[in-house]
Amino acid sequence: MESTPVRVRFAPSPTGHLHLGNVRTALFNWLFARREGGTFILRIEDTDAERSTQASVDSVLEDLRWLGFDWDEGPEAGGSYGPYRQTERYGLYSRYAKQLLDEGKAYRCYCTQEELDAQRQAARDAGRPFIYPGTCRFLTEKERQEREEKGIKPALRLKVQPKTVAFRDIVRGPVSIHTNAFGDWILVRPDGSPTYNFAVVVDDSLMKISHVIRGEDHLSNTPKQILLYEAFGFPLPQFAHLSMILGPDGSKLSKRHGDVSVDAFREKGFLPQALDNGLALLGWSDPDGIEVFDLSALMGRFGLDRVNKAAAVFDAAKFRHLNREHLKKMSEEELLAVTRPYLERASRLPEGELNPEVKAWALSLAPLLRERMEVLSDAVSATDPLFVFDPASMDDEARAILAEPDASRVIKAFLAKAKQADLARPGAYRALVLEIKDELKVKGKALFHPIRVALTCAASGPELEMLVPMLAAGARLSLPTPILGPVERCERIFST
RNA sequence: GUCCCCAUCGUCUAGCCCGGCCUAGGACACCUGCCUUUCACGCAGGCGACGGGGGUUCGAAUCCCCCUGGGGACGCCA
Repeated sequence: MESTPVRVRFAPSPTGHLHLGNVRTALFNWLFARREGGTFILRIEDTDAERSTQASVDSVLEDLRWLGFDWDEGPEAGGSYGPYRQTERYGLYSRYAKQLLDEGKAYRCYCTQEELDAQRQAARDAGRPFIYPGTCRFLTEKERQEREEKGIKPALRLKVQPKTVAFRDIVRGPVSIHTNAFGDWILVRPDGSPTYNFAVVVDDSLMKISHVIRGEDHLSNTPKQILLYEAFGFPLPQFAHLSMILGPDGSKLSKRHGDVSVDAFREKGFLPQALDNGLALLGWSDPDGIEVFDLSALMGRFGLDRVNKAAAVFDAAKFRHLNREHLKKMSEEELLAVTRPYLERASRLPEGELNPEVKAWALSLAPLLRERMEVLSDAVSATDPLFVFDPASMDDEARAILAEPDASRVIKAFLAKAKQADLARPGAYRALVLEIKDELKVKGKALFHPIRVALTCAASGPELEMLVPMLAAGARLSLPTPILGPVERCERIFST
């Protein structure tokens, strides 16, 4: 429409870790800002003194950065509409509160929380919705004075006229709600702190927010806020309410569905680009049906016009699949970099700078990893065939293979030749097996199965032509968990 | 309970705004087959949906109404 510059904001409350629902909101805001060449603002809504912590602020910033979102204005970025923490904006709120009071658009309410709780309970028992009856709205000056003298600290309420508030939501279309669904709501608490709906409007207006993109759980707050915009004479932003992300049981995604914090997903080994990708697909779809994107590709295609109205159920399997897709696109170096923390923790790679031999060997693990990982933590099980060798825990299938008629002949022959050869050399293993085939006249399963079991204690696993060189080369390295070479493995099998 | 929002395969969705091209397309998951010394990967197939009822129309997944179902909000939380 007009040429108002696009300014959007993500406004988390720092009361814990960022969770997937919030992240989706952050993502859509960020994508929209970047796509439109607008400004992305981060604002910390820390008015809940009880639950807000600095540690949480830090983790939120860290999570956002990890996910690839940068903010143009906000904590650590500055900007000319600050401060960007609500607790630092209290002066602003009281100024605007006073304005409403002076203009007669708001009034002091002396009802105590206990009184209101009782009324709320009574209404509930009667099966009626509780709406503040406006008790204090028509207090005479004398009555007011009495309460002041009793030392009752008043809250500030907005005078709300009965009417229908209608607006057009970018994703939902026309929405209308009657004001008697909420009545005269509280702007400022007796202790002088602003309520959410009040602070949001003041902040969004002062920060010149053009599009308010947030979760659908805020849809019913919107009319309250619109009334305030009107009371102040502030221009209305455009609203876009994103549908909820649901858990498998169909209710709003929350801790009840397990740990859904970004943190937990990072820990499990999800890549930020996969998380961004999956979240984008929860409610948005590409016009050409493309499903695998990194952040910048997403940015090039995103639009609010293709956001779905229906709620979406979070499906971890789809996220794992996307993670795999992103893993497949990584170079050996990148793969090593992202899996290293997991391999180090499992004592499979040394910490710190890797010497050239170890580094080269670690890079050679890439094909093995790429083929057997969905999430980064799978790097450990993917490298089990290299690091774990335990004849005692062999399963029945493997034992049966060793009991085959030709098994020990084959292994014996393999062992003899392996001692003479350098199995770390590409092709050496293959040549060696071919020789055995000719000499012993054993082929196929009778040939390969015993060798596999002797080398890995398992009936199935990675291709031996790929595995054996890794084993042989790895055995020469000094690793936190030493690798047993092919020869040693065969010898162990015989000694058990 | 009241108000608001929503409703296509098990899940994410395309299609819906501008009815016919839809015997409803894709992806994930699942199943089968192929590839392979095995597993995994990969490849090829398969299973599988317009919640119900009324309209409107020559024609409805698409438009309207009702019902049902689901979700959200009803806080001096954000």
